Amino acid sequence: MLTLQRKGSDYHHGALKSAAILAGRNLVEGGGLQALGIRRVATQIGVTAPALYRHFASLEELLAEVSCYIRAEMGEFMMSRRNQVKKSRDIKKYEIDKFRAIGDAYVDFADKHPQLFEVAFIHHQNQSIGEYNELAWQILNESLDNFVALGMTPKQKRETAPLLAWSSVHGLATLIANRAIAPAEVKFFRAAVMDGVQDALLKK
Amino acid sequence: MLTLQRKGSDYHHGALKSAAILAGRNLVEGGGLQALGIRRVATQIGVTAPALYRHFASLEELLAEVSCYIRAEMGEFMMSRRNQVKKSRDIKKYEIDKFRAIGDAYVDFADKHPQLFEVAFIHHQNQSIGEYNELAWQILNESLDNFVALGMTPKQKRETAPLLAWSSVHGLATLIANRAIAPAEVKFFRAAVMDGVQDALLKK
DNA sequence: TGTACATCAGTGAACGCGCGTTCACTGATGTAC
DNA sequence: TGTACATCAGTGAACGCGCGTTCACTGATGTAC
Repeated sequence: MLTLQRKGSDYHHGALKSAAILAGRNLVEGGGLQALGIRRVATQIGVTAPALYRHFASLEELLAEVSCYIRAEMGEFMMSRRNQVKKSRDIKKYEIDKFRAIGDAYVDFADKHPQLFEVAFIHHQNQSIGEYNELAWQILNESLDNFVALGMTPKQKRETAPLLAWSSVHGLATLIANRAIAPAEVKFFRAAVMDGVQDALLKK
Repeated sequence: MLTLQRKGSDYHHGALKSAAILAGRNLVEGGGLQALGIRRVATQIGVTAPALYRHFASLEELLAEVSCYIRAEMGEFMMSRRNQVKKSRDIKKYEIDKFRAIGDAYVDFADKHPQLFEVAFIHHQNQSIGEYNELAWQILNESLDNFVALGMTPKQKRETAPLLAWSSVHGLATLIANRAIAPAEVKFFRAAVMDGVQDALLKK
């Protein structure tokens, strides 16, 4: 692989910070939380370690930024998947398809990038998911608003619905990311959970 | 705190291995995965580090044993909680109470020992949950068998039911362990998920 | 029951490693005149 | 437009640390006669 070796000076007043966060993300993708380090990131972007201290107070702060970056990436992935759903004449079907697309994207992300998924959810410091994973939370709630508006989900479920949905899909995604499901069973497992959630939200 | 400082020789042909696993568990409880180490465990049980290599090939192997120990602990906690449920004249109510006790125990464990919970679920190496977390899986399935036997859960749901239940409760537990839910909302969140799961299993 | 001996679970010293972080510095950048 | 200068983002060397693991060893344990 060809690596473009930039001189450190290239970063003068440049994009070192965002380059560092991206490099951190890539290290995590390859080797998990363990692989993230000040020195490793510095090496990766062709800079000496102390240079990073101009932009991050500590390793912990770098980690927080990397984690945040991954959450944004995940949210955008979910949005893009939802936006690819084909419109249907049946508007209820369309809403369900979009809801499923969101959930599937969440699980796919965890499956394809288990290490990113893991790091995305550390260090909440007691922020609720809504604040912490803003984009994904918002996308889910748009779906649920539409369900209620179309009379597909009873109003009295509106408050609990996102909690059940999030827990179920998050649990599924976590188990898949941890390889806690034998490969042959994954498909069935996913269908069981997604169908179950959908039923629970729509019924009665 | 009074620490009983044993001489290393006390362990000759003794219980060093189980003492090490227990010490490992306690280190994890206090400081998470990071806190687990050959040297730290050795110090904790009053032995030099190389002594541990008589019992574990590597740090990784120690971790695997600690993780397994925690899973057993968790399963036993669930069982004991279930067994404390008061018998009711209404046998269906009794079964539901036991099912809730299991789920609540799972979540309580994650809430009270977030670091243990985290370590319990690493390194699956593609074993399915059933094999990996044998005891807990078995307990859940006993409940579901009873539901079906009493006609509370339709037979055709028997296969998917544990998957949905496990995902939902595992997701809830994970979020709580990660402090991803604001403290004030935890109670409502838990009720929403547990009620939702119960409904999903029993309905229709 | 007492002694000689084999076993092997421990010790203590040492290894090389990579880490986060600090410090005084240098030299590129952007600005004021 | 050209020069002098302040700023500050980088460098390079060094720090102390704790880690997993190895090695030759020692001395307690349990066994055979």
